[in-house]
Amino acid sequence: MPLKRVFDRLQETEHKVTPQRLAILEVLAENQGEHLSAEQIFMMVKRRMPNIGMATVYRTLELLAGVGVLHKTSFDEGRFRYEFREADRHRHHHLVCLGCGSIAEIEEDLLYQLEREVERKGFKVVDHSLVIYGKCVKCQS
Amino acid sequence: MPLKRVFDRLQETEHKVTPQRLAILEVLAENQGEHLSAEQIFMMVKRRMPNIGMATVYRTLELLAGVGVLHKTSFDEGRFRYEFREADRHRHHHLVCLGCGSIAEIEEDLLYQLEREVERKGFKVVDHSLVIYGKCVKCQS
DNA sequence: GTCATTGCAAATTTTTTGCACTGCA
DNA sequence: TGCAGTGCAAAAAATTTGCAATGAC
Repeated sequence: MPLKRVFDRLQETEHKVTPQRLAILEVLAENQGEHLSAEQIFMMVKRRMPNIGMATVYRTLELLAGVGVLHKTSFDEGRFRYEFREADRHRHHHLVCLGCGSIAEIEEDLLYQLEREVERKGFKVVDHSLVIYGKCVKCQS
Repeated sequence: MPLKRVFDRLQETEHKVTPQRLAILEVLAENQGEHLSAEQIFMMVKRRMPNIGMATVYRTLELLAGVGVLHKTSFDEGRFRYEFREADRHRHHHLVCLGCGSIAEIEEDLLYQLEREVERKGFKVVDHSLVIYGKCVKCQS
């Protein structure tokens, strides 16, 4: 999602684009595909804005997730990771390597059939999260 | 997984079946399909064994997950939930209701195609976790 | 006796909250 | 001036760890 669209979304929901929010969004934008944790985001933002507080980072991430700009996902490590949400589609899937902990993405969806099945049973699907655990190419030696 | 098989698994891995571990396993067995959190398990075990400590519960759950008896899953609520692992197959999928928080299970797998695709790219699949978020039948009014 | 396991309390880690303060509309 | 937003410090929630005591073989 381009930052411009994020600003619009914040306006729509009556929130301001403050320097702190902007800095956090920039860090996220510069690290697309990195699946950063709040702690990582905090440290990176702190470099360009040394006075920012951890609470602001958490509040901002919560806000951005709340208005649909970010995804907040747990990869079963006891902490959340954040990334931009695709505008219209469901979130993509993740490959988590049990060896090195790397997180890759896959774009294939292929869950239509399964979701059709679920909806047929009366569950209204909003989103999904698929995490595949295994060994990445490097860790298979 | 029948408890008998769990005991075998503990023996194989050189761990004892202590009264505490047994009590925790019983609670889990009596609440199949409930996706209990550590806190919930602790409270239920405490009823039949008032002296048990929270740390023992956490250590036991960690142990059982480590030897493959339990699944430790995050449903993005900031805490883990535990359930028995199916013997051979991957874990089943979950439907989390964004209205009431209920967690249902679905047995369909239907991820073979996607996993084949992933493996074709060199990632060795060990397990997966699919959580579908939406509205359950009750919460759609 | 040995050694895995336990209970307790303290510590850690992650996230949230209270509150006074700031700064733009 | 009003009020959303912020920084800081304290609190809360979830989990882990240190350590002395226990108890099964």
